[in-house]
Amino acid sequence: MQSLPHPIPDDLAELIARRFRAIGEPMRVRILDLLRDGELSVNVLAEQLGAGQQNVSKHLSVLAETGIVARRKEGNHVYYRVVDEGVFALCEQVCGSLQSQLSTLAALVGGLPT
Amino acid sequence: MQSLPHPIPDDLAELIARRFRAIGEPMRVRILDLLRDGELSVNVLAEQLGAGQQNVSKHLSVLAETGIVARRKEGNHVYYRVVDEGVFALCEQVCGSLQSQLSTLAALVGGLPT
DNA sequence: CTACTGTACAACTAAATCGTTGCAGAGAGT
DNA sequence: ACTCTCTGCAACGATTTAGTTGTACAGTAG
Repeated sequence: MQSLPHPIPDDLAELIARRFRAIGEPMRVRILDLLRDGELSVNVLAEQLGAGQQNVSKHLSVLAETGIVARRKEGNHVYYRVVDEGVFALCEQVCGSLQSQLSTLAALVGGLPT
Repeated sequence: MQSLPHPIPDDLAELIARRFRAIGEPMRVRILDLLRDGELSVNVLAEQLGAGQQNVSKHLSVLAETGIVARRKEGNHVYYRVVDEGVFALCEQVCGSLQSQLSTLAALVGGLPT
């Protein structure tokens, strides 16, 4: 079913970690969220994020190098889109974990002895 | 279906990024892999990883703070186990993405024009 | 051709992070 | 009580990374 070899070879661990690190940045998470509806140009992204163009461009480079997004140049603008749809599944999975953690905590607070 | 609000609030982006960053480290990926079969003590982990005990302990702290693993103390040893089984799903998802990337590249190489 | 817009690259500063070293505390055995 | 093992905390140096600033290049408009 799952093809993960069991002592994970170091190279694979490195690859996996690299991908997680690519998403492990608030700005990049927000970029991916904005790209959920479709491709956007750098300046629109920067505007919506309230961040500098160069900064956004750099983050997009990181995501592009990892193969999560792709660029398409048209005239004066460059449009980025998500090519690895799996990232959305990742985010939802993480949100699920966060929610169960929170509900566990909530249950603890609710069930406090006097 | 998916409960992600659409402009993601900054706080949530921060939380999601934090979790990804927690797994975005080769050593921690390997630790999680070793913990797949069940709980292990710090010294056993350090031994299997070929890393220093303090180093492993620190990485375990990061994973514990994020709520991915939990500690259980028994006598002289401390055993760690994975409490958020979702991380395995995350890793498999990432591996799937890596594989499709590789196969795409392989297809490109194979389809090279003379 | 010149001016303007949109984007990426390079250099710099500041901050976060990894790994190591040294030390302190807890538990088990003699 | 003394010692040994296992573990976590604090501090240090070295590497990495984020964000800003300046600049260069491509495409568009006048």
